[in-house]
Amino acid sequence: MADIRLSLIDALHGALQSAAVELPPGFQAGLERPARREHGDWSSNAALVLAKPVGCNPRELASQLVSWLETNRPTHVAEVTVAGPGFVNFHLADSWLHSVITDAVQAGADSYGRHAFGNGQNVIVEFVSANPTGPVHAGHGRGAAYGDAVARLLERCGYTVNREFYINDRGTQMDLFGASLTARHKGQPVPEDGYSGQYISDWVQEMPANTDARQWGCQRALVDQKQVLQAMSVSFDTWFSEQALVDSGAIAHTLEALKSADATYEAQGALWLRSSDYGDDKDRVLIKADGEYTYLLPDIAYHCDKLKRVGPDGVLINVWGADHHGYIARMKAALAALGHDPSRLEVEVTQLVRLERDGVEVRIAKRSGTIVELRDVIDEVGADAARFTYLLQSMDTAPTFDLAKVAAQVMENPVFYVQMAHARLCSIADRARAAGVVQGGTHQTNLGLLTHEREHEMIRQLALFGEITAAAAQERAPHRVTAWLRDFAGTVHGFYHDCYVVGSHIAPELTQARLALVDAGRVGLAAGLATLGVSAPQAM
RNA sequence: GCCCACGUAGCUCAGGGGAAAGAGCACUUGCCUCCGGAGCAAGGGGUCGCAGGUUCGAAUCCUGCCGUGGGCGCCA
Repeated sequence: MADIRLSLIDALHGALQSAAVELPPGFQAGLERPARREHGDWSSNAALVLAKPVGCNPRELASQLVSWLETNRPTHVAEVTVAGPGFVNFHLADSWLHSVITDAVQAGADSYGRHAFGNGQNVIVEFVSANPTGPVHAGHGRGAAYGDAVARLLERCGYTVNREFYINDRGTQMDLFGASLTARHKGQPVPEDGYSGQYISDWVQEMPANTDARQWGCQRALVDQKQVLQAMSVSFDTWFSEQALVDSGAIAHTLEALKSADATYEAQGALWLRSSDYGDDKDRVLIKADGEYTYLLPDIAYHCDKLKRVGPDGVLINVWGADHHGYIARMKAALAALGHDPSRLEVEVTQLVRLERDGVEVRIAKRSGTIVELRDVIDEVGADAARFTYLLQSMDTAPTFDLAKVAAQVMENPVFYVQMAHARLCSIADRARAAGVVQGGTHQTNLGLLTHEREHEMIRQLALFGEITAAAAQERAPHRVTAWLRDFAGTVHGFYHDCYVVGSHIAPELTQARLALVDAGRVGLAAGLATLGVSAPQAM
């Protein structure tokens, strides 16, 4: 699929050369989409940017560029104009619109919007990593939807992705969890700071009498977590056990490496990491005075292990909640102290979801009784709506979901609007088949019959998809796809409303052309939904 | 006090150096002989938190302030 932008940029550079403009070092002609239709399909600010260094009037320079471009038009360019303070605007011909349809139909939903720039680079995306001390809650759902969508986007852009879940199956929290199960099993009150949720009482009923409560509880929690995540179509390639890492001797190994890098010291009976030498606010304890590891030490060993597994050219992406933000500096400091390039660890921080029920905040407290389980959210609104809703907005915003409203507003959820657009296009194709229409290939179809403004809008919107997937992957921002889907679904509904495809009053050639557009639209919607992990139903 | 994110329409949010500020919901008003009305169209509604600065150009970048959320453990 030829990228129209590349040919336009080439043409711009050609025009600049012919105008004998000396380009500042590193100059790249900028190309953007104008907000207004009359400003064409693509617009360049090159004349505005260069006017000052070159020392000439921006409009004059733009005129020079335009006159060259008008006599040397790249493929699909119908007209080049000067506008405003000195923009160079490209207006594309209908032939370009037709190529958009052909590209989409030929690619199909699996391949459409794919890119190769990932170049097979290894990426480990670690997300959720909820403690195995209970069910995943509604807050984890956002990280689950986000991490999986980022992974899907990276895959679509040519990266080799591994989804990983880190299991904190040892340490203080696990001891407390085990003690809580044991106490509840004997009908005793749970220890102070123990776990007291309803699920503890429920699980204890299944627990055999003479078993290691800690270990049994961990397995019980993992089974529960996997099941719920699976219900949301989130699955992991690797479930990485902290206990297994500790058992392998990796901690001692990491400790030795830190010591020989002179990155540790002893004070007040504890062993400290000189993290402040590597950009952290203060030094951090690795081994407490009582001899126990802090959370940090195994986690450093874990990240070293991940770096080894991802290979020298690979990168790590961690999805952390905002409550772990303060942790980034010390982890990067530790990696730097060990001689790793800290930029190989990328931490995506997601702001925390706030939950309300009828306007009253519900705290998601780990050990208190008021847990809103992810399972309940999925049961209430369905996996598709849950995922789409979690990905509706940027991870930098802290959304408030009112559970009562989420349940009540299912029909208003944008996911249905988007899925409905897909189902409608499918129903048109079904209807055509039922009416005995035999669809020809796009190359034998006269796409020039697509002259309705609705049709053109839909094609232009579809043409953005490739840029959207690339940007969404690079910015780790799946909500860009969500936003595009809503916009595109809007143009599809408009087309559906105004442009009948099958019927006695529609010329057979027009039916053919519109069916091609219908196919292209289905590809775009299905591909977009696929990158979010949301289904594209044929009928609703 | 320090660190991070956010503050855009009544509400939920896109946009994140370019030309006249965008969507959904809500509200008002039209549109079903016709591919699914879970739809389409039109309308009202904005000092883009405040104040400076950088720039040919700022909602967008920088600084300060105000407000909101999160963090600042020998918890994880």
